[in-house]
Amino acid sequence: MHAYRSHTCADLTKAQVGETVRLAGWVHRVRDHGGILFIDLRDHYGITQVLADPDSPAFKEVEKVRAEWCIRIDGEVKARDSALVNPKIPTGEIEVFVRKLEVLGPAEELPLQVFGDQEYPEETRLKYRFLDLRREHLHRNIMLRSRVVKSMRDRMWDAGFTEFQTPIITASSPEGARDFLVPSRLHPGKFYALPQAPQQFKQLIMVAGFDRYFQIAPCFRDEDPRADRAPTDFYQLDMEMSFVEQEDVFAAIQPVVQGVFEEFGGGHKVDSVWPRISYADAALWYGTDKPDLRVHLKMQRVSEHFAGSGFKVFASLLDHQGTEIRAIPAPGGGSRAFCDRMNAFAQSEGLPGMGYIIWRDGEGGGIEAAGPIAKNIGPERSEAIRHQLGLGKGDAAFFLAGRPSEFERVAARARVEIGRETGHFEENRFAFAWVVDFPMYEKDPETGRIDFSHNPFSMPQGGMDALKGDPLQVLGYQYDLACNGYEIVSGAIRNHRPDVMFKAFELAGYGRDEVERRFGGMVNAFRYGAPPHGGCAAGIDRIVMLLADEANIREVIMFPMNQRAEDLMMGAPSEPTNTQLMELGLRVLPRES
RNA sequence: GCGGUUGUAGCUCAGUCGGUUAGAGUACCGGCCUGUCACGCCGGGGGUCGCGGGUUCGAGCCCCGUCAACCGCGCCA
Repeated sequence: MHAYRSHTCADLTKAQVGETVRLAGWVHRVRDHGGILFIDLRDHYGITQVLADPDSPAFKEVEKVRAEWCIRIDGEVKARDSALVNPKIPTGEIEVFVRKLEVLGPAEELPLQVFGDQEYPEETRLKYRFLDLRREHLHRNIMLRSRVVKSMRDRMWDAGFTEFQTPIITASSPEGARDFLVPSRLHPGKFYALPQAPQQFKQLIMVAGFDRYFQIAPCFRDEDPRADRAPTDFYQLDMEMSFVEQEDVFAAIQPVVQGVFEEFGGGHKVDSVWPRISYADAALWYGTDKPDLRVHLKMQRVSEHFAGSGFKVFASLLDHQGTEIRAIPAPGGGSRAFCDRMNAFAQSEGLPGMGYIIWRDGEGGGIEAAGPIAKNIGPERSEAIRHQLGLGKGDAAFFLAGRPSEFERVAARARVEIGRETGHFEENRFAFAWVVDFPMYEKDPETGRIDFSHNPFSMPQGGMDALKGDPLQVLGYQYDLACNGYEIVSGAIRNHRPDVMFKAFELAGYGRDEVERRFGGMVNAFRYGAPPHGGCAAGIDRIVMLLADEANIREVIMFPMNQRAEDLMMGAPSEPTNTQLMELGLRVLPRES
């Protein structure tokens, strides 16, 4: 017989009754009745009840085992009486009478219990991740992730893409986030960087003629984390294609993403028509470039109704350049308590407030606009607003005023909150949209400098000609896929023309020399017959997060960092030894305090 | 870097208006129990109330500072 097991803890059924079997696993639960003792034995596959009584030669040893000891037992499969069957587990019709016990790994008192669904502080869970991973919830999430990755890989191969690995230790690409640097021993004083994405490599793969590439790629960024953003490293389904336009990339990636959501989405509705929304419209309607389209409400501009009105706060605001008034309609939100709650929400997010109008029964059966704003602007303007927003009795509208860049973030969250609370929200749906036509450049409001707003490697719409006009009007062939309020795919048609690229960088204030120095490898390659190409990358962690219905990305990562980018289990980061520093020619400066 | 929330037994939490020896569940140790599947019953050990200072006759509770964790902002092409 095998040294550790003849079956897994999910294998045994009535068919094996009478057989002598060997099982190995963890002690999930002990129920000691004195004269008879039950253990739920658990492994990756399932749970089997094993038992012993004084007739067993192993009884005295079995009495000593505790939760989460790793053990091996030999015993006899017995059928349970019909009254004793446990319908909750697949092996519930049988049990194993223990005749021999070997303790493979005893356990000390546990910092967190594997049994049950007690919640534990994240610090404990991260330090003892190996225990947390034994628990059903995380175990299931990680298995889901594994299957999602396999499904993506299969779908990409089936679509004619081939998988290549690109370097992990490489050159810094200072255009994006902060790099993780790796000191070079052979070249003291010089550093490698970990790639923020395989961006330049995948473009070089296209220049090299491989046509359709993909990779399940780790990406490294030294930025502060968020609930939906892991610090240090995360995984993307990275892909690139030659001889394509934007719609070709969409047509290639949609079946993969949609297919994965259909396969693992737990029966939730998965949109099959993905609208294209311009960046400008997304900002106007939703206040964000990753809208949650499960909420149908759209913001609208209502500035004209306030210009010259009696509501001086808004009217005078409009005198300043770049300001406007937006309204979020709230059908069915016409209660004072609700409106005050939403206003308090806006204030808690740092805005002065979010004014509102409520429409209710008026005298003589008409509709009357209520609230301080309605009083100040008068019934005609209120009525015009109501018409524009298509609202009626029992409805409300919320108003945000100022520079859009300053209120849109809060407006976006308020829109979702209002939609949820008023029932204009579809639960159990994955709602997708391509956000397209991102501006290539933006102006820093403080310095007035023009810089890239997103990916500098994107092809500007209109090519070289477009770059000769106003930079702020130039749009890029660049796109994000939004799903339920998360950005899950991002990509672009690349700029494969060195002349156009130099011009594009010039507009952002980067000279030819600097471009050569920073991106010389790629630019040089474009001089030797670069094909038009484009692609995208899908965030695997976020996709699994959505599929597992988790709000925190750490719930779908096997060994995540904490909020301060520390690995509490492995003790990273840690101090190097003096020998290591010597070899690298480095000295650590004391921290200023 | 900034803001919010939290911090009491190994773990999850309660702790009233500032008032006697800081409690419960669970885990752990001991005893009893032959059909449980969150087994049950009895007993026991276990506390720097995050840390430091202050107010007070008296602080887990009030005040100041500080540390840590999480969430958000900045940041993230």
